[in-house]
Amino acid sequence: MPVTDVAIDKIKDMIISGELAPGDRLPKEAELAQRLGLSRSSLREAVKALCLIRVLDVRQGDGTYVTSLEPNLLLDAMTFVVDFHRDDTVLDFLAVRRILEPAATALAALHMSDDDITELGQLLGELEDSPTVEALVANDLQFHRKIADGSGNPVLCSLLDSLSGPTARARIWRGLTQEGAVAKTREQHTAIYEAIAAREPELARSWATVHVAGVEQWLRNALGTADDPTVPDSDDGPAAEAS
Amino acid sequence: MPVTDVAIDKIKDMIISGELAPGDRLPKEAELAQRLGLSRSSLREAVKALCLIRVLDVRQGDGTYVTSLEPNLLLDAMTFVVDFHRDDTVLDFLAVRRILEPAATALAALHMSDDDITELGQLLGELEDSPTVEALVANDLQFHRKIADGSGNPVLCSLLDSLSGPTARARIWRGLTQEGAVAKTREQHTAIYEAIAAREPELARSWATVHVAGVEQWLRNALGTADDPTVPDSDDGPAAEAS
DNA sequence: AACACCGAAACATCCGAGGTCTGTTGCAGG
DNA sequence: CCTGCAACAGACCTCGGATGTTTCGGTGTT
Repeated sequence: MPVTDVAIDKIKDMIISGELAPGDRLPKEAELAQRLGLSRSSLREAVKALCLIRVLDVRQGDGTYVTSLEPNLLLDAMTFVVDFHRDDTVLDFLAVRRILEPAATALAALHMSDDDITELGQLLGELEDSPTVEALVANDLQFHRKIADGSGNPVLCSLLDSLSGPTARARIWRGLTQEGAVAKTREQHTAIYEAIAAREPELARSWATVHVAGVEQWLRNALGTADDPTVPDSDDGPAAEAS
Repeated sequence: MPVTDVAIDKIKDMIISGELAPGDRLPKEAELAQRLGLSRSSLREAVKALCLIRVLDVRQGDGTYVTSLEPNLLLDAMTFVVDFHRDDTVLDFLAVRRILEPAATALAALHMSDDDITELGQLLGELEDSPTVEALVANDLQFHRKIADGSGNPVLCSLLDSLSGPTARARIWRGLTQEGAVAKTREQHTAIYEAIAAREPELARSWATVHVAGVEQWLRNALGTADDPTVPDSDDGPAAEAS
């Protein structure tokens, strides 16, 4: 195994073992390099890699620090990974989102504070009557982010955030090509908001399912892969509990 | 922004734009460095970082290649990230898994091939009557991996795989400290298998929910955080569909 | 045809010399 | 005594070259 990879594991172990706690500062390059038994160049490669996944944070002129290691920060790096996937796998991501989003929405209906629900409502009102597609999608992202945050589970929130990225592009496309999409999105958002405000988790879950499924259905047709009859059936299963 | 970070983005763009396709070979270090306008050292840092997240694959003596970029490969890198989280956030990961696992199990009941179901059954039989805790957990991981794979969604499968890592440790701990855990796990696995074999998605979903919830409940108690009455209530919501 | 050897190509690692940024220290002025 | 500016030291940033290792493919022998 290359020495750089060894160094990555060593640093990882130092953090996991507790020798380096979140926020701690690493020894200076030269010192750490000697301690791990490699050159500064190789060590820098290791540090750079750990930087990309937000484990380390280097500040020029100051030093290298361990980040907070909070789930939202680390899962956030997943967005970078998701960016590499294109149309052919977007449906798979969307399918996962369709599982998580309703669950998050239901949890939000139970856990969200009254203040946060008020802010959620304001978000809906901020949108103009005839918004641009870009504004609508941006508002949509904020809306769902606030709900995910309201679930009280940071891991769930970050995961949904990462999954929303690739579908955002699809939605913009949808907004540009499908007539009633804008109005329908607004209606569904309002319904989700009202269900959360009424503290009705199952109703909120159902509306969220309908909402995501709408995007999924449209994308499936748009991609011309709507020839699998078993998938819609299976996906209606979770929604059935809404009754 | 450091030149290395710029290089990372440049390479990323080259891949996303299609200039570099999966499996393609990158120009040699010196050449690419000149083209991106930086030194080999800095370029190597960028390449190393992209290697960590499995976007690039460097083979000494041969060249640097773009990986297949398949979801399972890229999401697999998330395991590395998840490793950094400890007890305090394991419950959050488990909560997400509790959402995904039942959904994946239901999908598996619909999509899994008969051959795969047969293999799933064999997996259950491979276990000795009184297995070690380690063997049981290893078998458990294989069991759930096969089900996740049977869902037909590679993203879902990889995600569950990554989430299973940290809970595996917890389960070993559980097996060592809780008496009936081993027997209970076997019963639930058998029930899940039978539900899948019978092509009963809702039944499979419910058993999966019960299964994961068992681990969650135990862990919550073990960590001494079982003092939040709202959480169990909310979590029973999705499980209610079992009736 | 199969095998062993050899050389070119490409990455791995290291080194040392500037460059740039940041936080701190010390001095002068109010 | 407090404030503001300037110089300094520490730490990371970037570079380019030299040397070691590994792999691939061509060549010659058996």
